[in-house]
Amino acid sequence: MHAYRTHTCGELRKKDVGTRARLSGWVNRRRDHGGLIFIDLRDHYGITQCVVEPDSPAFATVDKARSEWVLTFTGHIEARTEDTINPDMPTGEIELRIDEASVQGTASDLPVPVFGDLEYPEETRLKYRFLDLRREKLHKNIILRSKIISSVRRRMIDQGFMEYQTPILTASSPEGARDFLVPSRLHPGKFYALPQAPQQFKQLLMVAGFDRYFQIAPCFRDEDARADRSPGEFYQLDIEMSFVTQDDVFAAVEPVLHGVFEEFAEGRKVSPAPFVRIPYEESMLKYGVDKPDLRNPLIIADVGSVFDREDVAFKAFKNKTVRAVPAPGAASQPRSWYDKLEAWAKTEQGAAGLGYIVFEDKDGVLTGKGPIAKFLPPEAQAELAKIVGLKAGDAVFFSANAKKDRAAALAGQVRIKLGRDLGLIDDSKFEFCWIVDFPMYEWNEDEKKIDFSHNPFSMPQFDREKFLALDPADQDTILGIKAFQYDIVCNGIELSSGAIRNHDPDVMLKAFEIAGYKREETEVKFAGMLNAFRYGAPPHGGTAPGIDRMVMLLAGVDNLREIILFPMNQRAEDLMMNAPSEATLKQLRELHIRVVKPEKE
RNA sequence: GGGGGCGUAGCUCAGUUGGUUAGAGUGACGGCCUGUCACGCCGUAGGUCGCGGGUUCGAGCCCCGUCGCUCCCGCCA
Repeated sequence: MHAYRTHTCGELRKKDVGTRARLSGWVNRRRDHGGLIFIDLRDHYGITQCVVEPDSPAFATVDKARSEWVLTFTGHIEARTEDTINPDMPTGEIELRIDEASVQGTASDLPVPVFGDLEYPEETRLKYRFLDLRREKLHKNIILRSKIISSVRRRMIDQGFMEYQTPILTASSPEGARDFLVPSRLHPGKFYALPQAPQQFKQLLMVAGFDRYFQIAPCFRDEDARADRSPGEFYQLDIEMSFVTQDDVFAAVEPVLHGVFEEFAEGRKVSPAPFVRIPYEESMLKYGVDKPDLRNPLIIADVGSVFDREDVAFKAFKNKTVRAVPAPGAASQPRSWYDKLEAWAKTEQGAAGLGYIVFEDKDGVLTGKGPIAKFLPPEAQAELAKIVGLKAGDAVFFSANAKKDRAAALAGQVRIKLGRDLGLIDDSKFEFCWIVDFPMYEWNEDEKKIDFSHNPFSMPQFDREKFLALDPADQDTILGIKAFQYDIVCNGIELSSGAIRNHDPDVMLKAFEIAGYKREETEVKFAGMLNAFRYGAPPHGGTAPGIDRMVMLLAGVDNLREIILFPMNQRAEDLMMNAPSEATLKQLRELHIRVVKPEKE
């Protein structure tokens, strides 16, 4: 007989009755009836009830066992009597009658109990992560993560992609997030950087002729955390393809994402491929964000024209961008509901206010009520109702601002809040869409200059010769240029960002020049890539869906720590391993590093 | 860097207008219990009320500061 087990704790069934079996696992739960002791023994695969009576030679050992001790039990599998069968357990028809027991490991009092699903403080859970990981929910989430990643790999390989590894110790990337730096021992004063993404490497792979690349790639960015953004490190399904148009990339990625989501949806609906494509500008108008949650049925409308009518005298909205968010059925809400929303808009969104009109049926005529309704004569109210699509019993909220972007953004936040507060979001669905035609550049108000709005490596949607001839002073034209740049969004979460890349060195130099980088500067910063593009570069493009966010969506959790094995806390500390920690003097000396701590005030 | 929320037993939480010895449930430990599966019953231990200062005859409660956790903004090509 094997030293530790003949079966796992999840596999014994009625057909095994009479078998002599050996099980090893943790004490999930102990029930002591004086003479009779039940132990639920748990391993990765399941739980099996084991029972011992005082006449067994194993009784003394079992009697002293406590929660989470690791034990090995040997005995015969017996059928449970009709009235003691537990239909809630896969192994509930049988039990193991213990006649040999040995202790493989004892356990101290538990700071986090494994049995049960009581909430525990995040700090304790992180410090004792190995205990937390034994708990049913987290254990299940991590298994789900593994299965999702396997499925992704299989689907990518089936589509002719190959997985390649790219360096972890590499060069600092000149754009984007803050880098993690690694000091070089051999080169005093010089540093490697951890990759923010394998962006340049995957493009170089295309230049090297590998055609269809993917990698479950670790990415490192030294930026502050959020609930859906790990501090420091995360994983992307990094993808790049040669000789492709935007549509080819979509056609390659859609079946993978759709397939994976269908596979793990467990009854939830997944929007069919091809996914809806929404131009950036349309998304900003209708949803007020570039990552719309399409489960939310509300559509924002531009109603500036209504407030600019000569018969409308509401000065606060004149000559401004005014966006309207419908609130179907909200007429029945009490005044306090509207007051609360306005307070939310002012405090949390920094809005000047949040105007609204409630529409009711008055003798067959749709009539507006509320603080600003009186500024709109019946004709203007009718026009408003028509544009927004309002009926009696609905309300409408207004977001007005001299700056178009600000008006759109507040409307977007109002739309999200109304969708939630009015219970309009069906959480049994996964709604995918592509956001396309992102602007290539944007105006940086602080520095009064033109910036890349997203990925500086994207190909502009502009005639090559005309692009090369652009005068940086021609701001209107430049700010109107779109890029072959696209995002995948699911349920209001940005899953990935991608682009058809700029593989033309002249266009690239020009693109950076427009964003304020001198040609010589670009030549130095992107020497590797520019140089490669001068030796025959294929047109190429790709994208990089976030693995962690995919798993979050499929696991139905709203925090990354529920789907990552050993996460750091919000301050980027690993409480279990004590990272970061100080280096020894010897280590620092070898690295030619001297620590200068910030002065405390 | 900024803003919000939270901080009372290992854990989840209660604690009245500032007033006697700070409670409950759960977990731990001990006892009883031969069919439980959130077993049951009885008992015991367990507290710097995050920390420091202040107001007061008296502070878990009020004030100031500070620390920790968390969520958000900035940031994340």
